[in-house]
Amino acid sequence: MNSFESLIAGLIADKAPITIEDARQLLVVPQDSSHGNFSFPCFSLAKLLKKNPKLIAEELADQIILPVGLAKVEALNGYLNFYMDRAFLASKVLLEIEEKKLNYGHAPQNNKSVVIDFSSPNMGKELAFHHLRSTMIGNSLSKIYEANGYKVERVNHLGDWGTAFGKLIVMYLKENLPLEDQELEKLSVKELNLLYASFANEAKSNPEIEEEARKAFTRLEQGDALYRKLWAAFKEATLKELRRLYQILGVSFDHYVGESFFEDKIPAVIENLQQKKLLIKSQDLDVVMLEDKKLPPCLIRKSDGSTLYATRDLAAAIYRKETFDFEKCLYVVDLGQSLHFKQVFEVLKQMDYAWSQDLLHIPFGLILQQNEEGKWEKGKTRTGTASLLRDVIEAATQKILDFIEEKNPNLADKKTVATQIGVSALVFNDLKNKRLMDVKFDWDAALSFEGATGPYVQNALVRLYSIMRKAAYTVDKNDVQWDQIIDDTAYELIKTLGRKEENIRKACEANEPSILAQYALDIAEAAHRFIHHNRVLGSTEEQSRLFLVQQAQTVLENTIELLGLYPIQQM
RNA sequence: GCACCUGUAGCUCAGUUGGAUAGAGUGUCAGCCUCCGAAGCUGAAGGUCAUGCGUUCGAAUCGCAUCAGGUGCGCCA
Repeated sequence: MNSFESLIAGLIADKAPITIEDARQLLVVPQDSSHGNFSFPCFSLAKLLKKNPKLIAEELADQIILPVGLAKVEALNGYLNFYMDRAFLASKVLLEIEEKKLNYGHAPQNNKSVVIDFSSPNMGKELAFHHLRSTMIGNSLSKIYEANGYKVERVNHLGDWGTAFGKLIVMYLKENLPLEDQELEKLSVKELNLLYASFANEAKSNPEIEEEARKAFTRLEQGDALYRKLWAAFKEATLKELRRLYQILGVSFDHYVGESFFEDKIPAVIENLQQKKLLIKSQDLDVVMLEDKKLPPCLIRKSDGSTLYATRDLAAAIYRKETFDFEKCLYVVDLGQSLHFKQVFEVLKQMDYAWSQDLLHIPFGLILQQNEEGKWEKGKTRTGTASLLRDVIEAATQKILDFIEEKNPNLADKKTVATQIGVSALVFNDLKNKRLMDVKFDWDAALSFEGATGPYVQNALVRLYSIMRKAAYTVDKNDVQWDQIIDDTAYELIKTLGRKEENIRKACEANEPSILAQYALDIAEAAHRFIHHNRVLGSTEEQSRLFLVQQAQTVLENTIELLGLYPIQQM
């Protein structure tokens, strides 16, 4: 498709006073497909030639000689519309898919690495529903970057350090819970969640406990043996449940590097800051002033000498650059933390790290749920209105299972399939809109099989698979008659398949999985339409149509995979 | 108060680098299974693109201002 834009730009440049580059810039793909595949607006030429754009378009249409692949050029309302030869396009697109298979539309390896920091939950807490966003946006971006030729380092930057652990330790000891290794191994994240709740409760009547927690963390930082043992047990209990959930979601990481890992790398960072005269005492705190950038100061060290979130992020960024020599480092973290990242990136810049400009915060909006008055609001962990991720997944699975029992009770391995559909529905609901938009979560809409949903996309793939299963053979490309797949629905499907490369590239450039999610919907819709309007098996055009079904299946399957949904074959 | 995000059909959202008559889904209404999965397809109705001014041959898109909703701002992460 790209080569055709250049070709057409060349045709125009040949007959009009405009460079190929400029002509290519002006060339658009019309929204209305009845206006052709490519359209050239003649208005800027009109200004240059001081001539009516309608007239220019008409003259150009007369003069241009069409090369192979183009069927028609037409002047309309000052636009020059180019129509491709349908059979030509069909052969060009489908043969390339047949050759490249699932890698169709991918870019070659580029020997550049990208670090993607995503999911990164806090230890000691259960995953809430909203953690799905970072996890699945990051997961999809990882796959998208790989498809664009990058080496991706998936990093789970666990929140395993900080005052929160002081709170847990204080509460654990206060409640006289067992300290033997055997007992600690049995700890579950559920119990830790309860400790947080009792801490918050206690803090209401006894605010000094907050100070105790801070002291406990300082003691942990200083290496107290008992505190370290408890900390390790808390972390392990959380990781156990975390791994279980990632397994269900189909997510994996290359590195689990918690904040605690950077503990011994922090003194060097602080020394560095001092050397560069960036560290300043302010109200007993060590900070870096950023007022010239109109940012509040970045807090580096608390009054008791212990470290903060930003300090550890500085150390982590430096470590990642040294270890991975990344081209880019993405932080898939909610929008609410954009100030924090601005500060951290700016401090690194002031430390003279030129690569600080390669650090990118990839923000996303909140998950909102509707309250009794119908107002959209954020679930709050503290008040317990936030749903736990495991509960949401379980409820989704059950709902899908009920549906399968009703519609397709003989399906094999129903429970597994229901989980895969349920998870995919939740994930698709998270990815289908632009990252920055808040997700207004509606159970019925998300799990519906109709409309812009995961199941709708999966169902299109299932139908394609079903036809191929029944055909029970693979079409040889030499048996395809291209002019048998040029009706409107086939042509729309082929054009859609041909846009895969462009969509993968755009999704990568914008760090925006929703571009690919919308594309998956386009393919699914075109596929549903095609197989509804064209009988495949038993028709005189069977081989040609089946070849299209094969290639559509390949493209849809890979697109689904890049989003992190399950490409199921039966449902 | 300051900073950031959002505002497009009743609801949830797309809208490419500024291009032609602003598009989907959902809901409402009306149709299509002797036929590869109806978990699907086809049609109708539904719009002051928050508002105003500006730039341009041309603005939902770019600039400025205003309004509305949301989020964040020193010892949490």
